[in-house]
Amino acid sequence: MSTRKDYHHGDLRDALLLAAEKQLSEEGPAGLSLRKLGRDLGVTPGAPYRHFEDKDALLAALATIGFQRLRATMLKEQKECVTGEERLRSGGIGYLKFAWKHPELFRLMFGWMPAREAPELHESGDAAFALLVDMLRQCEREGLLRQTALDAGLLAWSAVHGAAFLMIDGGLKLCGTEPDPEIVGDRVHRSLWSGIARHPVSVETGKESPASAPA
Amino acid sequence: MSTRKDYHHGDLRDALLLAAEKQLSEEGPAGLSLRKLGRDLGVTPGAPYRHFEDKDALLAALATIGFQRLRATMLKEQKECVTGEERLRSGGIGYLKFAWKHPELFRLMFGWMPAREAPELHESGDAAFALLVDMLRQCEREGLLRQTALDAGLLAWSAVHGAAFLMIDGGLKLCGTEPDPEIVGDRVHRSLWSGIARHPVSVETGKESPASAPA
DNA sequence: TTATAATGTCAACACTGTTTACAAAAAAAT
DNA sequence: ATTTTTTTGTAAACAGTGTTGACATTATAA
Repeated sequence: MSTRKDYHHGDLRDALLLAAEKQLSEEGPAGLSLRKLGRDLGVTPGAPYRHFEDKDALLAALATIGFQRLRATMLKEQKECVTGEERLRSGGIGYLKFAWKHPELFRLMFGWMPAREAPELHESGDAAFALLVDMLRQCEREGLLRQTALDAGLLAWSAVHGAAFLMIDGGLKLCGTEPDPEIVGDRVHRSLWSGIARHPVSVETGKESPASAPA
Repeated sequence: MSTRKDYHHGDLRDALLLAAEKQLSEEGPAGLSLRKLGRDLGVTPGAPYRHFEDKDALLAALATIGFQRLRATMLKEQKECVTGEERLRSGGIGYLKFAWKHPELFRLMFGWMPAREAPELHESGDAAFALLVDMLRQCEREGLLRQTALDAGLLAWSAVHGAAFLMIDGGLKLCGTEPDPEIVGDRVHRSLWSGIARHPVSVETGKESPASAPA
């Protein structure tokens, strides 16, 4: 939207965010310096402080953008899905695609979320989660779940979130899986959907459900 | 073990690690400064460099200790378990307990693992994962799994790892769950074990398995 | 045109990680 | 026991950082 491309620099705030994201993805969070950002943009060290109260504020803004993009990626991925299960599967793959494409940003989002208050950060984070709950509510409406949407949501989010971290941290090599979002997402979805136990078990009692007891 | 309590300071290396962990847990990774550590221990800024090549090296050592403790916590938690399923459940709860008790250290462990090479870091990390695989192999031997140990391991680790992050980042409030390791672990285990789909589905084909099709 | 607010410069402060040359103490070698 | 060597810590310095305050400049509004 960028309603102001005037003033001294033109649009420093956005330029800072853009450069910051680039620097973050190229050199990690340690190599992200406000002074360096200013230098690259041809501006003095004090200038960024007219747009961000703090270095943390800059990072919080970056994380906020990240959450919005995460949500957008999930939405785009599930654009043509109809079934709740399809949406869940595709949404998860979108989640993994985002983490795989922006690993440092992803880590920033979940490593700083609690530190800074930053209301807009929490809003965008909650919005991303609301999308997941939506997907599961649809599954619930379609009678696909054997538990509540929130119960299933806990496992679904945990699984996809954990898989994302394992992917970007290289932990998947230990599982004998290619770190490809489509492949991992598909595998996680299938296991998640059907459970890992050979004989289905009642969620409430923990006992085998009689319907599928072996011969 | 601490075979050397002599020299100038006594045992600076261990003292540094101890103080670093305290500082990390109290003020987060941003407030962790080598100079401040030295100051607190009554030692000059250059001293730590006799024990750690780098600040990153100090952090890597810290993370290594973290992995060893993580493994120990899981082992302790499943000490009296016999069934593979019980071990899996308790191991997961141990994982969550560790993350809940040392959130900053936990984040450090999985936010720096890939950055620094640090062979000992990878060793300790792999050792922790090997424990999980062990648990699933036992499940496999007992005929409890409907898929390979590695397949199940991917989901199991993802789920517990993700749940840990959600706990320490406050994401669980959105799931309507208390952030208690035992409760979360139990819920995740049950969903994980039995799947979230109402009608069990073949892992290979994705079609409903005939054994439990509804009337 | 003038007043005002927004934006950027400049110079400084306190702090950090890190290196270098040096001193002291402990361990090893004689 | 004395000398040599290695380990450990000190001292002083360098470059770089986040951050602040007083000032200049420019765009916006009156």
